[in-house]
Amino acid sequence: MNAKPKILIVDDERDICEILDFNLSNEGYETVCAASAEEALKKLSADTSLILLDVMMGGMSGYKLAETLRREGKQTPIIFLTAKDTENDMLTGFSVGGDDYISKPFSIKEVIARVKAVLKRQPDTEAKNLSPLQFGDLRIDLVLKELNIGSETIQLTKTEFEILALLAQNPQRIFSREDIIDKIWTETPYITERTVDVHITRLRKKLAQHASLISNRSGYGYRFNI
Amino acid sequence: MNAKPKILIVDDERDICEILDFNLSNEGYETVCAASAEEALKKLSADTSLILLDVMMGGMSGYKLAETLRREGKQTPIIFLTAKDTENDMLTGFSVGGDDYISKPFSIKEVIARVKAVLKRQPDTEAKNLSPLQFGDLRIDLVLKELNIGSETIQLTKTEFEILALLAQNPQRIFSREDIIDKIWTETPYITERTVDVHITRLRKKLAQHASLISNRSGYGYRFNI
DNA sequence: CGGAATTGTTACAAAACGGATACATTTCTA
DNA sequence: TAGAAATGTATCCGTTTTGTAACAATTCCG
Repeated sequence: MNAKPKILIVDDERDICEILDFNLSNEGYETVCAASAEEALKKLSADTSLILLDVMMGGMSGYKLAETLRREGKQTPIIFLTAKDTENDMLTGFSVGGDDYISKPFSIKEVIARVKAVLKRQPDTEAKNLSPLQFGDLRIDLVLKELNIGSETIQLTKTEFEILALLAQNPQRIFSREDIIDKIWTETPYITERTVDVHITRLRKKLAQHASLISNRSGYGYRFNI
Repeated sequence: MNAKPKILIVDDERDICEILDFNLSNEGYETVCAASAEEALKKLSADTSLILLDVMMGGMSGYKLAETLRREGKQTPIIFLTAKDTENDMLTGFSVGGDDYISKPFSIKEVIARVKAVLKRQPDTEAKNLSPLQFGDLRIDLVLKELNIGSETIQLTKTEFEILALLAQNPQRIFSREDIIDKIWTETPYITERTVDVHITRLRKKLAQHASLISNRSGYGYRFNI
């Protein structure tokens, strides 16, 4: 249950990655390395506890990656790494929102200290909004990823469940296909909008008598009606 | 639920946009970026709570944009960003109705603090954007995209709803057909002005007993009367 | 008042939209 | 590894929405 915190190290300088990897592993953390923001996106998982993120990288910058993650609602803490000479006034006030900021060259001791500090102030993200959603005899369990109608358990695929969860957690609110794609296909952004329709169709079929819970506003998108 | 104030960031330096975008998103604001005054005009919407506006830009300057907006009656608060730090500039900024003024280079903390301050002294904005517009027994929910008369939900098409929303958010103000086309048909450049008339007719029909809320000033355009 | 300009209304064809299905591809699983 | 499940796209098809033209009604303004 209480496994080692997983730290994702993102830096395009392989030496830096290796040094951090070695030292943090040595401290008892589980580590994953990525040489680019793109790779980091792929390697980031739900159980990642912290990201050590180089700001200056070829391809997508560290900021851009961080922005992408926050946009997707990912709250994983981030410690930014930046070369001292590129740091400027505009960046100094950055440490907002629980994140941190370390200038290169840094000492390993410093990094470890900051990592510990960030992880310590990270509250349990569990058990917040995890009670099942209930709409009549329809129950959506966000923890078990299970949909029940009455006493029957409906078998939903991952995509179907996530779309349903997204809509049902915000009843009445209209989600455009783009909204849905952004939220569900976080790692595979190039998805045709009509694909959403297909999943909605499949979802409705499985929702059977409750199919009308998911309705469409022409030109706007889909929504979940209480 | 989605109480995020929307901030429009206007700067032709991509780095600045990116940094502001990221940090303000991180603070929980919804952000929209524009690389020019012209783009900003397009991206400005009724639910924009605040504009961060660079003064020095290619094309239309920030001041010019601000003037344009104020002349149109837009009261959206503006924080000017400028590299120049002279009293003259500061005066100009305020004279066109800007709410605050930040000199580059600025710290992110400072920007966030000013943004919060401006939004705080603008308590209406949040409620106005989120809570439905109410006129007697007529209710326009801009989030749910729903029109209610009494307890009845009126089915409006997207175009009808957007026209109604535009007019109702600015009661008494007259919108020319061109104004309306510019705001509603942002993607489709060439639309006959008479098309607006037809949508107004359809809207009035659905508004039924409230049809007279939308009136016409011959030669000028349409408006929403409280 | 009377002609001209402007606006309101209706009808209709074109376009857009959404639901469903078929199918190829990828992923999972036994 | 073979079969099953899941996924993404293309496409068909009925429905809704949209844009325009034509004509009626109203307003403007001398």
